Amino acid sequence: MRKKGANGQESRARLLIVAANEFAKSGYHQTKISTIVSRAGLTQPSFYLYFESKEAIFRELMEKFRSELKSLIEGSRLESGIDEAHVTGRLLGVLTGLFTFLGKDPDLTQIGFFIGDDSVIVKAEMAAMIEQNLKEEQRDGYFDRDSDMHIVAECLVGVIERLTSQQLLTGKRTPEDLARHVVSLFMHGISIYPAK
Amino acid sequence: MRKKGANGQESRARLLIVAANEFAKSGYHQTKISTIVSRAGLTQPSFYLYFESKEAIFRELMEKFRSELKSLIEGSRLESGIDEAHVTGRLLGVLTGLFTFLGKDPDLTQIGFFIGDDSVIVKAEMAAMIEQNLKEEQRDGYFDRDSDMHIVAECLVGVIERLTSQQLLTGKRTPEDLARHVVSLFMHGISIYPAK
Amino acid sequence: MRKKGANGQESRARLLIVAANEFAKSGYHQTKISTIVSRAGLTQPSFYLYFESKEAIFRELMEKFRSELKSLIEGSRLESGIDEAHVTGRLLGVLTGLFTFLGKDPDLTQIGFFIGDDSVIVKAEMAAMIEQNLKEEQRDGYFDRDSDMHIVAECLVGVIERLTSQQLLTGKRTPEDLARHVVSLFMHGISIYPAK
Amino acid sequence: MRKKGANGQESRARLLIVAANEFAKSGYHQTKISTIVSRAGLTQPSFYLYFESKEAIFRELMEKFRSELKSLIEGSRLESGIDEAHVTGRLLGVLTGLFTFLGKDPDLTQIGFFIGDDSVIVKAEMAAMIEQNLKEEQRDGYFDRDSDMHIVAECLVGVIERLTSQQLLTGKRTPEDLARHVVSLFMHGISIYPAK
DNA sequence: TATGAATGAGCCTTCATTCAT
DNA sequence: TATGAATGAAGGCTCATTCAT
Repeated sequence: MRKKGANGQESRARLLIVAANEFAKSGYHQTKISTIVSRAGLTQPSFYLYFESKEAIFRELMEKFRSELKSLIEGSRLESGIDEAHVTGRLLGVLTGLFTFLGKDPDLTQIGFFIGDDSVIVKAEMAAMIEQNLKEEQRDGYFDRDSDMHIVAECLVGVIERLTSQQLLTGKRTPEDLARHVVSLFMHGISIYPAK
Repeated sequence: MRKKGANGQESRARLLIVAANEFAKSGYHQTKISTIVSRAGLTQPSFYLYFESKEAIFRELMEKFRSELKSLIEGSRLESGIDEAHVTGRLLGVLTGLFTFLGKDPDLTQIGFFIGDDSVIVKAEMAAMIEQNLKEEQRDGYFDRDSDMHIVAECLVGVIERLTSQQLLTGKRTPEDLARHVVSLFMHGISIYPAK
Repeated sequence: MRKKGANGQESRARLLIVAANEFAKSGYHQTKISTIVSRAGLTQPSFYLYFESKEAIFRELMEKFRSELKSLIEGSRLESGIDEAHVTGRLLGVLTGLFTFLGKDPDLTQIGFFIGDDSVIVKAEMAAMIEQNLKEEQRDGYFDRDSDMHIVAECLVGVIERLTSQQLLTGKRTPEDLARHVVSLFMHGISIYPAK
Repeated sequence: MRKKGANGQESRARLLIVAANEFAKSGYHQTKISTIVSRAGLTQPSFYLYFESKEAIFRELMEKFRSELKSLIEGSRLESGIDEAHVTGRLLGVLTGLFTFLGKDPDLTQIGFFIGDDSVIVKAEMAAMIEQNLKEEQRDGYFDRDSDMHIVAECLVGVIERLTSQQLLTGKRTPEDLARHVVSLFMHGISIYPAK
C-alpha cells in the first residue's frame, strides 16, 4: 500500500494548493513554510524537494496567475465594433470573462491581484490596455469626446479590484451580474438627466 | 539634565512621523522598530517609553486616520438637495473634500486606507454610508431607479481607492480634478447614446 | 533486468573515484553525498548500497592511502649503507619513491596526507620512522653528531608536505627533481662556508 | 551591581577569544555559533550585536593574524648583511621572531596559518619574500650558486609550518631552539662530508 | 528622558540517512 | 541493482521586547 501521497507530483500539487491558500489568507511574510508543509501532510525538508525556497513557490503562483491572465486577454482580442450595441456587448463580454477568470481560483486571484508585489504591475498593464481600447473607440465616435480615458481606465480597474474582492470572492455576486452593472454604470451613469 | 533637544513630546512626535513613513513604505510586518528609532535618532528602549508595542503605535496611526476621516464625514452631512445641480454639486463637494483629505498626509492615508487591517472596515463603512445617501436620493427621484446602489457604492469606493493610490498620492492629479472626473463618470458615463 | 551499464562493482568504483575527487577538492564536511552520487550518475539510496555512511567511504579512501604507503615503505627497507655515496643514494631513492607515490593519485594523496584526521598520524609515523633511520646512520658515523635528528625528521616531513602540495600536485616539478633538491639541502645546506 | 560582562567591549572580546579557540579546535564549518556564545556566557542574538555573521568574526580573526604578521615582517626589514656571521645571525633573528610570533597566540596562529582559506595566501607570500631575500644573498655570494632558491624557500616554509604545529604549539620547543636548529640545517645540512 | 546590553521565540534552509517499491 | 519520496536533527540569523542604569 502506498503511503498517502507517496507520489511526487501529488505532493507538489498539494503544496501549491495549500501554499496558495496560506499566502492568500495571511500574505507572503506571515505565511510560514512550517504551516504549509504541515497542512500538506509533509515535513519541512520535503518542501525543498519541490521548491527552491519560499520565494520560489510564491513566484510560481504569481507566474501562474499572470500567464493565465495573459492567455485570457490575448484570447479576447476582437475586432473593433461597428455600432453601439456591439461596443457595449464587447465590453460586457470582456468583463464577464475577466470576472469569471478572477472568480475561478480565489486564492490565486488574491495572490496575483492583491498580494504579490507584481500585482501593481499586473493592474498597471491592465489599465494601460483598457485605456488604449477606450481611446480607439472614442476616436471612432462611440464614446464621449470629453471623457479623459486615462482616468476612466483607472476607474475601471479600481472598480474591478473592489468588486472582485468584495462581491466576487465573497460569493455575493456572479461574474455576469457584476459585468452587467459595471457596463451600465460606465456607459450611462446613474443620473436620470441627460449629460451637460 | 536634558539630553540634546530631547523633549518627550517631541521625541514621541518624531517617532510617529517616522513610523508612519516606514509603515507606509514597507507595510506593517516589514517595518522594523530598529529602523524607526534609528531614523528618529533614538534607541530601542526609548520607543517603549512612548508606545506599548509596535502594534500600539500602528494602531494609534490608524486611529488618527479614522478619527480625522470621521470628522470630515460628519462635517459634510448636509441637508438633502432639491434639484439636479444641487445633487451633482453636493457629490462634487464631498468627493473634493475626501480627496483633499486623502492627499493631505500621504503616509497616513497609505496606512489607514491601504495597509492597516482596519482599512477594510474603513472602506466598508464608507461604502455603506455612500450607499445610504445614494439610496435616499434615488428615492427622491434624482437617480435612475434601475441602478443597484449597493454595487454603485462599491464601485465608487473602488474608484476612490485606485485614484487615490495612483493619481493623488503620486501627485499626478489634484483633488478637484479627480472629483470632477468621478462625478462626470458616475453621473453620465461615457456613452454618447442615451440610456436604454 | 540490468540497469544501463550498471554493474555493482562498477558503480562502487565510480563512487570511490568521484568521492575522492570531491573530498580532495572541498574537504570532508563540505563534500555532500548528493554531489557525489549525482556526479556518479546514481541516486542517494544507491550510495548506501555500497557504503555504510559518508564517514565509511572516507575511511576506506584513507585506509587505501595508508596501506599503499605502508607497502611502499616496507618495500624500501634496505640494509644499512656503508659509505657516504650509498647513504646519499639511499635517501635519494627513498624520497624519489615517496614523491612518485604521492604524485600518482593526487586526490588520494590530498585526502590521506592533508585532509583526513588520520593524516596527522600518518605523518607522525613517517617522522618517527625517518628519525629512527637517521639516528642509526648518525650512530654509524655518516651524519653530524650534533644534529637533533628528531627535529631533522620533523623538518623533512614538513618539507615533503609542502613540496607535495605546492610543487608535486600542481605539476610544477617531478618526483626526481624534488628528491634531488631535498637531498642536497638536507645533506649540505646552502652555505658556501664549512660548518662551524 | 553590574551583571557579569554587562560591558559591550568585554563581551565582544570574550566572543573573539572563545571563537578563536573553537575555530582553532574544530575548523570553520564545525564551529557553531551556539557553542561560542554559550561558552562566552551569552545567547545567540547577542552574537549579532557584535558581529555581522559567523563569517565576519572569522574574517576579523584572520585579518588580525595577517596584520600582526605583516607588522612583524615589516619590522624585520634590515639592511643586507656583510659577512657570513651576519647573514646567519640575521636569519636566526628573523626565524626567532617569527616563531615567537607564531607561538604567542596559538589559536590565532592555528586559524591564520592553517585553517583560514587565506592561510595558503599567507604562506605563499611568505615563501615569495623568503625566496627574494635568499636570492639577493645568493647573488652577493653568501649562498651556494647551485641551490634553487625557489625550492629552498618552499622548503623553509614547510619546515616552519611543521615545526610550528608539532613543536611550537605543543610546547615542546621554544622559538629560539627551533630557530637555531632550522638555521643549522639550512646552512650546513647534516652530512659530515663537504658538499660535492 | 534616555540608553547599553541582552534575550525568548521563531523561521528558513541544509544534509545525511531511510523506507517502500 | 536501483530509485522516488520522505524525514530527524540541526544551524544561522532576525526581531520585538526588557533589564539595569
